[in-house]
Amino acid sequence: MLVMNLVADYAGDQGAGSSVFSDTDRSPQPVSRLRGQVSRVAQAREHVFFEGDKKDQVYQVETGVVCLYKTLSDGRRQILDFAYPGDLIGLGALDEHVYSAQAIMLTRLHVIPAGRLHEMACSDPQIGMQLYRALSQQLLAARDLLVTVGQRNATERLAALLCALSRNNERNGSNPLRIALPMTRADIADFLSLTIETVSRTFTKLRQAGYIDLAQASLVNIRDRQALERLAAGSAE
Amino acid sequence: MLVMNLVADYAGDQGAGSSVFSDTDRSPQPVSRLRGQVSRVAQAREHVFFEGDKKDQVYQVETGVVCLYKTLSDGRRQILDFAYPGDLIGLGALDEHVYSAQAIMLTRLHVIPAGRLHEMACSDPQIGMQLYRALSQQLLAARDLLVTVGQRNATERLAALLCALSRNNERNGSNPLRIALPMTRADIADFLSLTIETVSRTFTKLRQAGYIDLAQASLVNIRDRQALERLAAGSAE
DNA sequence: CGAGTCGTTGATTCTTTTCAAAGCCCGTGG
DNA sequence: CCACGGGCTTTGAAAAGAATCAACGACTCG
Repeated sequence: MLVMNLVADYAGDQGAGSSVFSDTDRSPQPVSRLRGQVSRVAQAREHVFFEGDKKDQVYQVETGVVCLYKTLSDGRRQILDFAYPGDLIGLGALDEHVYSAQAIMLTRLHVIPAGRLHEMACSDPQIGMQLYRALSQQLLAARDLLVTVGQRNATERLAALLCALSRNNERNGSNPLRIALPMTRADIADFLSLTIETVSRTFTKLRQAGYIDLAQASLVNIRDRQALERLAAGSAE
Repeated sequence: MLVMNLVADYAGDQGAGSSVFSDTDRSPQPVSRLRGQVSRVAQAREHVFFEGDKKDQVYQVETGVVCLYKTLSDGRRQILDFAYPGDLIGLGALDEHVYSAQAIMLTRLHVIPAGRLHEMACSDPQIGMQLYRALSQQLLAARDLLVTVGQRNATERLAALLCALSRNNERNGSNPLRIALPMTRADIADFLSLTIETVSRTFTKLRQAGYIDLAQASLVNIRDRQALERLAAGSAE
């Protein structure tokens, strides 16, 4: 799923829409019938599209990770979400992209022509419903992130991110205690609305508290998941 | 529309989904065919539903204003949006409400049975499409608010809110320079992720700068709209 | 008229940002 | 193979913005 269900545990939801990683085969590919044969590869840091671009295609991440973001005129950037394998990018009713999408590592994408998507959605209510579910999932994620950014402090935000990634690993069949961070500190900062320095300091703080372990900057071992979850939930520091 | 397109000017969008106020008659009611005959009245501060409630109905605001919010376990509250006449409340794929909805003034709502909505969406792609558009509009609004809360300072946030309300007035046929604020300072604070005091101080600041005029606490006259828009856009204080 | 809620203002504190510098990792090239 | 360079990360010290604590004022409703 788009990375963030930062708040509640939506573990119980039906894996609707774009929420199932495509590299697990325990669930049907939601939009398999929508995929064109066409694939596209984006290098690390290469853009898939920019805000304002004409929306001719939407994409589904096959492998890799894509970050979705908006910028203010003076350059401030807010990352809206990270799209992992299986996630749909570019959904929405407008004919222009309303955010930019940049691969943060080597990424392979399925390309879905927007026109064809629209046709199929109109003719086949099943498809329409799947898109609706995917969109509603993304809305949920956006609002969860809003709560996190709006109401939680730095420690709680980072804890929430780690918990979300851990949960995604779990769902994905990976080790929930071993979190890979393909994104840089700057990406994390712009996602959680903090600075690079605060993110770094907060990692250090969590490490010193014994909650995590940083093998490398991009590889987190969770040592006390409950503590992280308590932090993320916001019950005292 | 749900109040917030805090960032860009989506003035050019097609008034999709729930975005047209129902008390203007210059546009067709998007979901007119969905409305049950049933109406419901909510008193000021009365809840329409709570997060976690079974979703039997969705609602469309007829008159009044409803605030949608989530809370953390310790009571911190993030308002996700304010729903104005015409807006649909409770859309989404899950069968439980994922946020709480509280009327902030005397409000009349159309009640739409969730089951029937689902049926109609499946049988009639037109309806499905309208719901899709409404949802995508809400996603846009949520992400815009995220950018605002995540990247802007107090002054910019409040300016963005006033600009958004002004734009809505414009679309609605009301005076875009005369902004009614049905919500309290606490509501504004929880919407913009500030404290009551900061909101109040920021109003004062905007007033002293000559950008606005506060006839009453709940009635803003905009005196320099360009200045507000510049602030909201984030081009220097 | 009084109680209570809501809004404003002031003083202080605190978290995070900003500014600055050093360390680390990794790939490149000598 | 190791030195060098550059980007990313970490850490420290100072500054700033918003939160907190506190009190007062205004408006509303019994």
